[in-house]
Amino acid sequence: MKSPKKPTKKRAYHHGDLKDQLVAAAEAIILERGVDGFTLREAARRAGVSPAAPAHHFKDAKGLLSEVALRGFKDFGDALDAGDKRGGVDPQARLREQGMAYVKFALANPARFQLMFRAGKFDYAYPGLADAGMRAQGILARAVHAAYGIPDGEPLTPDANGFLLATWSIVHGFAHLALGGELDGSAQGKGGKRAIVESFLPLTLQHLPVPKVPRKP
Amino acid sequence: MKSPKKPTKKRAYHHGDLKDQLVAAAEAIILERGVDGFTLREAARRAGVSPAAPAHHFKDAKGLLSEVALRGFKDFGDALDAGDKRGGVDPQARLREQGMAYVKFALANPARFQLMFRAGKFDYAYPGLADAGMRAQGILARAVHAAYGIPDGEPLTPDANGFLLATWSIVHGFAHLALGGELDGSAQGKGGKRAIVESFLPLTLQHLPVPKVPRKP
DNA sequence: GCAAAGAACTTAACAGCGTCCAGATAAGCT
DNA sequence: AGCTTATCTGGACGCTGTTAAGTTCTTTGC
Repeated sequence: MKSPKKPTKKRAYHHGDLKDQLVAAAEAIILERGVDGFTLREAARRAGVSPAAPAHHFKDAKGLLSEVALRGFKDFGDALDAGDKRGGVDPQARLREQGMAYVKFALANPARFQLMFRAGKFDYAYPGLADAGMRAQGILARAVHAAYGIPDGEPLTPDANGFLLATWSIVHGFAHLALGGELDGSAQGKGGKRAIVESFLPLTLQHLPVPKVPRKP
Repeated sequence: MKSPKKPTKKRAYHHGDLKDQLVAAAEAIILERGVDGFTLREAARRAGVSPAAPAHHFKDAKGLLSEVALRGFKDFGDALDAGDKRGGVDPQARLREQGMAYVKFALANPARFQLMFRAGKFDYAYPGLADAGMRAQGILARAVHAAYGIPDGEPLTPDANGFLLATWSIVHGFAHLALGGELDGSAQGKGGKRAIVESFLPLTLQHLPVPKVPRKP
């Protein structure tokens, strides 16, 4: 559907690779001015093109942001996967490492993360986006399945579902509070932003929920 | 066109109570179109005044939203307080009830809640806002102090602080995920929105962290 | 009792935004 | 070569927040 002609010299069009440059510009703008500070015209300006040029690569402003979110979700999934593997065979360790990876990704990629969880700023129907989002969610779900000794295909028990939600909520909430600056007050005088991830985060994850059911129901 | 208003004791100026009507309009708009869908002009339009009229009551658009957030934080604090009292003398029960109140408020007041935790949409320096925000935070902190047997004035131990953050994160994260529609997938076929608060929430709060220190030495 | 003061509001304007449209330009295809 | 198609420009439209200057009405001072 794109250009299956000659991938050898793909850049030599008119401008080069405007699409990628627009994505890069968008991420930079969000980083500097926040998600709400993003404007399509500014992205075009930074790429050196007219305000109408992006329309040839993205349906509209939401389209560009959708592409940014998509790439974010892919990397996010990779980070969670890496954390999961780091946890080895112990479900508890897998969950802990995933939690660390979850929050660390959020703090290391504030622009993307804030966009990714801002429904309305992008189209969930953008090609590939729903898949990437569900993949990330599935990584956590699989670890919960393992923790409760439930085969991957089967549905979770109510309690296991509550456990999943609690775990998800705690890491998501922590990331959200940290990015929102809600924790800055407590972190003041204790090392600031660094203290949040190095001190507060481990201390918080120590209180991650524990599965209420041994491996055998 | 001139609607008969009830000025009661206050003077019925030109329009009446434009300030309150602007606040009401703002809340309605946020409810209908989301926080990002709010525009100052639309609020003025609904109040039946020109786009420049709000400037006489609020410094700018952020000023109006600050007033909305302020009223939200006040009610939020009241809700948390009520939950705390509902918990009686048992710190665990107090925390559980506060958690329920926290999420229920968010789901019952989605417009306000989403605004309240959207730094950048309002001025934190708006008169009374910081106080109202800290009051709400303090309610949770006091229950944690009680759970760990630490006098109210003294600082929390590192573990107690982690416990506070974990508790806050879990309810905040749940509210955020629920409002973002992130839970709709799982809730489908199980009762939708109602299932979230009636089924998922209690199940999740069952996994609230437990203080790692016995209350009395 | 009446004019001065000032609060509440309007009208008009400005710059910036997203998006649509008609044209220009350059690259690839036959 | 000619033709087609992708890419980008320039201008326009209606929307936004905010400011400046002018108008209408309420309150206050004398």
